[in-house]
Amino acid sequence: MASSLSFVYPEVCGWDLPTDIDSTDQKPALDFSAPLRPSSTSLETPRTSAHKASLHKEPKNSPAKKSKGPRNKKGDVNYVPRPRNCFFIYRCLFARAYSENARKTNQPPTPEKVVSKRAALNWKKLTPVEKEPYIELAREEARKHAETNPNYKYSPRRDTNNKRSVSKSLSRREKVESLVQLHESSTFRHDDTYSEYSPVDSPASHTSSSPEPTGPITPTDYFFHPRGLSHRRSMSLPHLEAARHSSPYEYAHTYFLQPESCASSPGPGPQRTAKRSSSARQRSYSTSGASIPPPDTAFDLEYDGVTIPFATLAPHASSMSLPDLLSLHDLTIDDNWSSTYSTPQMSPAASLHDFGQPEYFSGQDDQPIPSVPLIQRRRRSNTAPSAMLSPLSLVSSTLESYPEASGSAAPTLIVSPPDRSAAITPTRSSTMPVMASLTNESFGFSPYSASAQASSSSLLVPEPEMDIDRTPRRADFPGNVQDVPDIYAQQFTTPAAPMNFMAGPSETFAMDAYTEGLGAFDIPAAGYDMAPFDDVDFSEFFHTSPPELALPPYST
DNA sequence: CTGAATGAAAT
DNA sequence: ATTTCATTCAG
Repeated sequence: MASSLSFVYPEVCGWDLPTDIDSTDQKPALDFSAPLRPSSTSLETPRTSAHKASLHKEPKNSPAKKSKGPRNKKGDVNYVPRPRNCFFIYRCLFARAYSENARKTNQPPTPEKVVSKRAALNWKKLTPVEKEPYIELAREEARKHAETNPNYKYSPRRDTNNKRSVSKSLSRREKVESLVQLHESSTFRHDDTYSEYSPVDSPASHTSSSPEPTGPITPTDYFFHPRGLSHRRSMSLPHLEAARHSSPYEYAHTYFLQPESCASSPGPGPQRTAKRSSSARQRSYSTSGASIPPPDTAFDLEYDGVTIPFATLAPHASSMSLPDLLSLHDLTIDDNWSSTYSTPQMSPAASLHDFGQPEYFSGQDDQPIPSVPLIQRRRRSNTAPSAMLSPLSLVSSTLESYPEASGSAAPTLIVSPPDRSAAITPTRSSTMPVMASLTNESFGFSPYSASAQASSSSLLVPEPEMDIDRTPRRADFPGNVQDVPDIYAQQFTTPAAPMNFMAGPSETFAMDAYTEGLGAFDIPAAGYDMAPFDDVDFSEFFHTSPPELALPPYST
């Protein structure tokens, strides 16, 4: 059955796929006995754009498009979509495998956004050899496409009217970052320490794999490290001294996140090691040869003469598996973990492993890498990973406008989860720039002088889900956060996933301040998609069964 | 209609 | 150099 599937364009995805064929061992949940079989539904109902267009009610695009333009309009019944490129084909398969796995394991479905991210992460880790089948698949699709549509000509309509290209208007996130930059420049321009730590350009400025808008945003990033002050791009922590006297906005009320470990962040570091990982993976079994046989050649897919090894067909597990992470840290994986599905972000053990590790990056690469916890590395991304200081640290200065809370004490909140369970409740901070658990011990300490305390805090946060574009609003908070004045240590659960949620009036308050702060800079807090938990794949954090399979231990 | 992703092909 | 658009589908 695996041979010569006649799949219908563009649904290549008519097979059951394991999420990760990579690990040929210790994959209890992987059902290798399940043959690749065509999914009848997808084969019967290929969802091409044309198909969708035909399915959709024709009056969909009532506005007359004038007479100009190629006949290949989106709404046309005979609309001919572009052939997919290799990555999009891969993504389809990846998504299919993901949903299949989720369905089998009763996991909630992963949002497509997240799937895209994961697919991209995995895609980048594939070697050229591993990518080859998909490239070939894309070629094939293109060939067929040209065959069946000889007159087809790709004719993208240049968006003349639109926002981005012409008006150069910044996205909200960019506004926020610009705001950070603006503030920092005004704050640090004549600061001694600033020049001393002047970034020039930080090594971390490279590898923005995604089409990042490069605008006026070149934030100089500062953050505190127990060993000293370091700087980095795309961080928003004000300088220690400057923070005190910055005006007109001060940092007196800034909340500081100082996690000691972070699992994810496919920033420069992770990406570097991602290369390493794939080569290691390649070593473990050669795709061309027979050093390690593929799980089952019967699962290989033949398509028009192209043979796609089973091993290549199935996407590798989500990239930042625990082994992946640990390999970053040059830590070994004990049996417990190697046989356990885990997402590092939520692994308390990973947190423990991370703790106290002096070196997180080899630094052998192109640029000298400051020894800094992984969590503090951050790529410039649409989604702000994890527990980075968010621009909230900036705009929260508007707490000043709330006299009742900005007493002379000027309390500083330090995120200090009381226990490990708190350390694996990443969802709050993933959606809210800062949600701190206010404890007696942490209250009143400056993060700058409480390094020990700061380093002892632990807040593991999923990388991909935090989006600083989303301004949490009061309405986005659970009711208890909104209304209940004193709910310390109170828990709530969402339908999506249970989690420990500890929030107090200060947190609620901070969110107001955040919104206020943004508003002060004409950055709207409304009109965007702000549902805070929409993108969060809770199943990854509160897994009993894995949404994905961990990569096998690297043979290093 | 948006977002997530990468890459092909167009301006 | 920059932008569109291939896919997917919930919000």
